[in-house]
Amino acid sequence: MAHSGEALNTVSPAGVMLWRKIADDIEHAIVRGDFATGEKLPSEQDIADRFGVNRHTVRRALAELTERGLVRAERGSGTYVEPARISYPIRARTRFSEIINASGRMAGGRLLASSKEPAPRDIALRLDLPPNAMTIRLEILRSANRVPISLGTTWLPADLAPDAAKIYRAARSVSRLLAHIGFRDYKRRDTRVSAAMADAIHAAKLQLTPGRPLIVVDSVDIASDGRPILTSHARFAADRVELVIEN
Amino acid sequence: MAHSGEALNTVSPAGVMLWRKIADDIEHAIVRGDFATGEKLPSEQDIADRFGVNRHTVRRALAELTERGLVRAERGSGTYVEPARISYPIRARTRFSEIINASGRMAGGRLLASSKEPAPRDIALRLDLPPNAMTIRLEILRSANRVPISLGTTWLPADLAPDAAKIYRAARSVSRLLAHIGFRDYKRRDTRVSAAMADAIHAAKLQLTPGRPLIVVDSVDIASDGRPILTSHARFAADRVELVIEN
DNA sequence: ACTTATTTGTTCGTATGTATG
DNA sequence: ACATACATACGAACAAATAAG
Repeated sequence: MAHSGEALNTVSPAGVMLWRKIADDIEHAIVRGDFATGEKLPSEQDIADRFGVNRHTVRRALAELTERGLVRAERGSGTYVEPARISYPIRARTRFSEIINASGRMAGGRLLASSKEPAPRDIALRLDLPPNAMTIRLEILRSANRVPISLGTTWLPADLAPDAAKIYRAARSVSRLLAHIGFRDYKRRDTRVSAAMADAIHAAKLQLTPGRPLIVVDSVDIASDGRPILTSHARFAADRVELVIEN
Repeated sequence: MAHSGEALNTVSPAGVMLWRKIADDIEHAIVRGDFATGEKLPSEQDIADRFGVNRHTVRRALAELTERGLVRAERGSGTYVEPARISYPIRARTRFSEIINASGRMAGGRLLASSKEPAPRDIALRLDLPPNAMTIRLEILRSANRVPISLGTTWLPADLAPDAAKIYRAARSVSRLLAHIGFRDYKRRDTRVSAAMADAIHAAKLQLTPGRPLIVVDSVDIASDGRPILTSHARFAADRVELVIEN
């Protein structure tokens, strides 16, 4: 609550969509920095009074901003400014650590589990392996500035790196793991994106409320000779990330 | 229930992850066509008996397939094979009708609402317009084979096509609308992807259960000279579509 | 309208094997 | 060697929704 006062005190000129004007003004106040991340907005009634409108109109405006992820309303408490979502570009060279570091945050990766096991049907297909070929499976929780971002399972052919888990633990990054076993210029072949709701287990690991939306990303990475060397199935907290595809 | 019988009757060889073997076998039976889309699988107890395992083990396998969207369980009724998700490629030339038609389905688009209004803050930014410049807003429900796929709002600068709604109604496609006003080779500049839950209103329009996941796609299209001519905010039913990004 | 059987969902308990310290 | 924790798998019972008569 650094400031307060006139932040939202703008006159409403035009004659179209009152709630939109108000939404725009609140958004402007937020991006301008009048309200810090996590800070509580004035109450709906306060805002309504300042604009000289009914509280319903303010609620319509806040609903717009809520849907766009700028604010979050807590019943009985207030409306809070949400942290800006991290832009996560999907490119041929997509590496978590680089992306997070480039955004000025600290990338983290924690190996939750690992195993050596025969490839499930779909994974064998993706990696272009014979059915039941052995793979290394790594389950990794990734974070930015200690905030969980994604929960992913990564598979790679076992013959490429039988001790992948150990290497990962030392390297603390999949790209460094791959570099260590000789793949320095691997690249993304394709990325498939869907969405799901967080169940209790995923929510706990990602420090989310169950039911919050997840972006589900399935990807295949290939070596320079085109051979698939890695595939992953990851769930991103949609509240904290947005994928960006540039053409 | 065209078939039945031996479809799931496979022996379990290896000694690793029983439920995974079963999941793989069921998946195989589905992709092989032993069970048609919408068809009911045998009951959990039936499957358990055939494999000679506990029902919990079958449930673990079905949970895997449920999460991957291959089947859907209905309490008291049964477990059903889900329709395959439509692959929706995100490329420089991304046009809904072409994509759906190329998949062998019939593309549909219904204009739910339209208006001429000053651009909201974020839309003005995307279209590189001065604040409050007039835009045409089109709200469109798109479908494939009569099944709702996405619910989107499209904005374009009003000076480009003051009668965009009328043209759309005749052309029944945004790409044909743009072609009609002289933009034949527009292309996608960027695409931002997030996720959300369907609220009651969106769910009703998309014929979904409220709470189901949506893929939220924000995009900007540019003319050949690089000028933004169209931006859209669309929600895709994640149960019915997956986005594909190829590199 | 009511009953009964079927089917998925949930919660106990038990046993076993495998890591971890 | 031992204790602890964890995941897999089995078993039994019951709740809740659905379908059938």
